[in-house]
Amino acid sequence: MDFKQTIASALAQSCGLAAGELENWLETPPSPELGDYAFPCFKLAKTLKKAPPVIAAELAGTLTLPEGVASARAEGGYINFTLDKRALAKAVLERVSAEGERYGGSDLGGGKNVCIDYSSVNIAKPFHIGHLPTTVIGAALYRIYNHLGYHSVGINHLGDWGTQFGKMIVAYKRWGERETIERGGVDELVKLYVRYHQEVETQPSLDDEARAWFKRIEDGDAEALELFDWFKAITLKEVAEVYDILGVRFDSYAGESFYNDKMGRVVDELRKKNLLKLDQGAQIVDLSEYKMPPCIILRSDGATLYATRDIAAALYRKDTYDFAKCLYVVAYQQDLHFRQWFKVVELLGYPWAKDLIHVSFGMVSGTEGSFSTRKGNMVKLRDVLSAACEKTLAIIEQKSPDLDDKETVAGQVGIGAVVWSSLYNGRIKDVVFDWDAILNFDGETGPYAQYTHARACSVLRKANFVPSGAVDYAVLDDAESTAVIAAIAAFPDAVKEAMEKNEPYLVSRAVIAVASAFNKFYYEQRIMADDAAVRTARLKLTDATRTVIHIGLGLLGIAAPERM
RNA sequence: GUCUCCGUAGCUCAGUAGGAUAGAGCGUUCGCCUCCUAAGCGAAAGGUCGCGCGUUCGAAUCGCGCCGGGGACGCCA
Repeated sequence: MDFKQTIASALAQSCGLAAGELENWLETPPSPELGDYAFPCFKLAKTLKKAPPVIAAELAGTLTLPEGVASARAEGGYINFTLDKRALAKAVLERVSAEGERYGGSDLGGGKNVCIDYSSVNIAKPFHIGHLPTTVIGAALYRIYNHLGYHSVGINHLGDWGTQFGKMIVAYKRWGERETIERGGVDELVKLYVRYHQEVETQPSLDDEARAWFKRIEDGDAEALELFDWFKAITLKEVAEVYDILGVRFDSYAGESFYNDKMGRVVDELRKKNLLKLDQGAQIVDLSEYKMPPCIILRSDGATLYATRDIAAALYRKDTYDFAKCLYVVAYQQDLHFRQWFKVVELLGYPWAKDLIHVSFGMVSGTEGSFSTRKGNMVKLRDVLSAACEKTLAIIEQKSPDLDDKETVAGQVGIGAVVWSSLYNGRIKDVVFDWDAILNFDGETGPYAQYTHARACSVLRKANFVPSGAVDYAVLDDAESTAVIAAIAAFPDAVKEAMEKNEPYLVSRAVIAVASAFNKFYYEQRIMADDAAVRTARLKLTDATRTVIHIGLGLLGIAAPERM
């Protein structure tokens, strides 16, 4: 039952405005004592030519209260609606029971595809802490869209093209050993890359060699391709291990090299539509009309660029997936780049240009400034994850020495903490990497949510709870129970808003709201009460809490252990 | 220089397409485990919402201008 809707239609009957509009005006009062919903009458003051408090009083007087609404009181310029606690508890908890793991979801998406371009690792480069946001934000959106009835298509747009692979081959042939690399993996490739950049200082001719080798890759030369594919395989193997730990999956690994033969179309279409312009030897699309620098499509030597490739990829994805939206989870540094080529797609006449969305996020830096592969000061994601697991294991040894399978739980909680760190604030915030912050398990953190979940599970286990039978919802009328119910009731809207804004943190905050309310409830009210009716109802509430936290953490990509 | 994002408590951040006395967490100080997991709960202290003008019945939220910071600005991705 949607109380907001029923209140809106009751209001509509009294004042003659459209219920849909009124529903948007309804808000949540700042404190629960005021009520569950508030209708501000200020907006009506002008048309009705009366003071807001007068309007509120009149409306409240003439209103016929819908079922489930206990009272409508005029206070200040507001009408405050208080729901019948029993009706609310029943509606919310029975909905959670009925929907189970689907709670907070819907068929809103109607099975339409949503492409999500995220993580997008670079071949022969380390997978470092800077890749965490795109990876976990993208993976969370992937699940959130699926929960809302879309079909997510996860795309890892590999950085597997460019002259750096020519450099890699040169470095490998001069100083590399196959066996060392097979053993040491990406770290060894990076060493070669760093060495190349040292040596090229004194031997500029290396760059010519590198260009030649890259040309051989482009031309499909067997030896060049073998090495190129080998570098790729080594990188992907390592990256796959991290994805496995994080529970992240992709439906496509079509990266930059995949589009190599698909860029002619971009140039052809641009030319056909007269959008290309020769400028300083390069082919560009002039965007001065839109207050942007030109988008370069072809270099003066005829080679394609980043933008060309992105446009080719967008065309391909539209053809292949017919997406309703195509998200690019990429740091805000590339803001202009996306605005430019989105505009070019629009100028090409494709109406779906509006469905291309840059989901930008802040950058990760170290306390000493930005990370750099060449400087070698970056923090590897694997190291962060293992440190988190180690710390968690130590805590478990101390707090729950009798726990079975400590290693597994330590992994779940440690990784949960790391993943959480990228999902609990708005995306746009910059992050200064800090070991203490990322390994914090107190307060509003992943482990806090996990702990609350485990706590709820523990009670249910001890009570041998079975989710059936009659429940007297009227006994859930204390402030703490009411607050938990309100938080659970708010969860579905949070998931939907998280999708609309592409902001997973809205789910994180909703989970915290449930967890925090439950912990207060847990402390103040004894769930295993002597009175059977009270006990049954509180267990029902505990079960709903468990379910919602489980769903929320699941959407974020965080495991919810039953004990910890 | 131009464009863009950001500026809320000591720190890190919320603040719902302007609304009722600005909220959390961390940190600090002080309380709470003979009872369901103390990775928890409670209390105290802490804010000219960067500054100014404007729009409005009402502005942290919208507009303009400053100040401070991040980022980007043709042949890298």
